[in-house]
Amino acid sequence: MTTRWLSSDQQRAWRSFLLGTTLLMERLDRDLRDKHDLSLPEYEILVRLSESPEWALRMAELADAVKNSRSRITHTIARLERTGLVERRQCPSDGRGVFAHLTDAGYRKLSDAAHEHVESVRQALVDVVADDDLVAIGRAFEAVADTLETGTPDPVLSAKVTHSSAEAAQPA
Amino acid sequence: MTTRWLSSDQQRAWRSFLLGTTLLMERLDRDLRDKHDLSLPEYEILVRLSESPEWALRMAELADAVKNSRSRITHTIARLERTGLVERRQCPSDGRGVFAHLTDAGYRKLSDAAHEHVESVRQALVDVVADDDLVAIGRAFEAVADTLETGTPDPVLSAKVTHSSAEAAQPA
DNA sequence: CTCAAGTAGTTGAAGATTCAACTGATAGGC
DNA sequence: GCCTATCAGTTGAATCTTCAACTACTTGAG
Repeated sequence: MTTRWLSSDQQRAWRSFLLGTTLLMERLDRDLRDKHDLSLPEYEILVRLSESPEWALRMAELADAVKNSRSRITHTIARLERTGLVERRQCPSDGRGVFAHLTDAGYRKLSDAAHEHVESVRQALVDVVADDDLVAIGRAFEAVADTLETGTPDPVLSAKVTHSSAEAAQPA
Repeated sequence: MTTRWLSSDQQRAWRSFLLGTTLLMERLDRDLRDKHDLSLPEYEILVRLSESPEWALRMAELADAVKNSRSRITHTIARLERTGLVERRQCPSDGRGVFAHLTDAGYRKLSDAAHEHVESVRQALVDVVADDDLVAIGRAFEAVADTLETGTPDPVLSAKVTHSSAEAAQPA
């Protein structure tokens, strides 16, 4: 089949998205690093742990939750353990299992960081974008996530007529 | 001032966005690596070069275009040079300057990769999302990029009434 | 002209991520 | 019970990114 390039509108939207998210993520990461000595990925790990019963999650569950490889989680948790924000605990029921457990210091660090982080998210995204557009973003990326996680688009969400599409357009 | 947490709708949208983009970028990167031995950042560099007059760009311009640090561009171009996709050329008018120049092999590699890459972008995003939502995404991240690049939101784009906002909500 | 300040790019070490190989434990099948 | 396949997590090397110097060149003030 011949390649269906993007229409120039689609192309523009895609490029804006790429640029915007790049800058957005970089900003959030930098703010966290500068003010709290946390990377964005580390922050996300602390969030997941703080939301879990007992402040603990099995390594693999944590890896899944933040979409990291298991190896990466092992390395990152090792770092967070060194700085005292997280503790490793043997799983009693499964000899192979390990829990990552948020410490009090970790919870305090997260609580501190959360204020400024949310403020960053607002300043860079939420307060800059129309309410409807934020809703659209939520809806759209929910569909994207469903598609990529299940292999097929969620049939309920994808009630979209795929009547595409223009020719024209460059390769990127 | 007391922290303005996100409303639960905003929170849900934000989390969907985080998850969706994480999976999306990972997928695009993986597809390029598996099929063309290119990372997404490398692909983006080749795209910029291919769109430039003479297929060449000064190192700093290139760094700006793809939002990489200068150091990172130096390293990445060194790698791309080793694989023969890019050449370095001294700038005649400025003794400090260096051009990164796309080679024929680089152009061929890019042309090959572009087909499947666009297909990936379609399958994972464009074809999965309502047309209006893609438009909203484009508009929204243009505003985000403007805000982050200039320090202030573009006054034209931000014709938004900032009448926020609910209480409630968790820290992330 | 000369010098100080700034710009373009590079360098190498430190830190983070990926990858493939590995250890140790569990779960079935028989 | 035992043996194999699988699962959970770790390890260390290779790769990529960041960070803080550093070199070399250009610019502009005087």
